[in-house]
Amino acid sequence: TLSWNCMISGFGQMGNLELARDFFERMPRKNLVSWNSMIAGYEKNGDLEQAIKLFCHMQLKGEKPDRHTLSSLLSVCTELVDMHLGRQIHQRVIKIFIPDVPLNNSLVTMYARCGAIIEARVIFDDMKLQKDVVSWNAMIGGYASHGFAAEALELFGAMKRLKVRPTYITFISVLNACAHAGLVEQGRMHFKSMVTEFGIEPRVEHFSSLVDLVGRHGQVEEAMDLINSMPFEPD
RNA sequence: CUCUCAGCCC
Repeated sequence: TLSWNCMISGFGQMGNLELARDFFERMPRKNLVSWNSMIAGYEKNGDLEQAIKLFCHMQLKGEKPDRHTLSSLLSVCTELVDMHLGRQIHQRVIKIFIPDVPLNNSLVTMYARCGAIIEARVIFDDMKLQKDVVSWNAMIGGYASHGFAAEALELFGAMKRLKVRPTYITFISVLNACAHAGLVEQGRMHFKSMVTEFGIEPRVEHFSSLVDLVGRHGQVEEAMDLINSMPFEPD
């Protein structure tokens, strides 16, 4: 069963769902990991309906979803922006589990993506000291993508005060927030601090945010200089 | 053996 499961998750990650499903169907004895691997494979490759179908199917077979199952399902809800299903999964998380950080992070992401930014924040705050950098990124990204630049930047400040080290993903959201709000000066500052203070290599996403920001605010020459200074081809 | 955060277009 162990090696069958490896096959399923391996082919699932490669995107070969037909083959993964083939192994899944043929294996003599499935366990919870088999179901989880197959569901995760569908979710990762965007076959969200199949993921939900299999989730229902496993329960009919008497399998009890665990944190891996529910994590995949929350990702499905996030991608579908389906808060109705998301709430149902949330209820099952509450019923089944002792607090789990990745699962709470998924809940934050799901609610944020569905526009329920307050709900996301409640989960986030309830995590207290358990919050990790992913939790911060999820919440900051949620604010940023809904145009709440002030909240995103305030949270970013709080994060740094608590000595949580930002990642390149944090800065993608921070720069997007600045771009959204037209905060040219702050955007430049954060970009610089990303490199000098945190030693993070700027990626194409960072450059495009900053180019967008300064370019839209009349600093066309600076935008061109930025493009020319990029270590990769412009988009 | 499963694994959470940005990354379609606008």
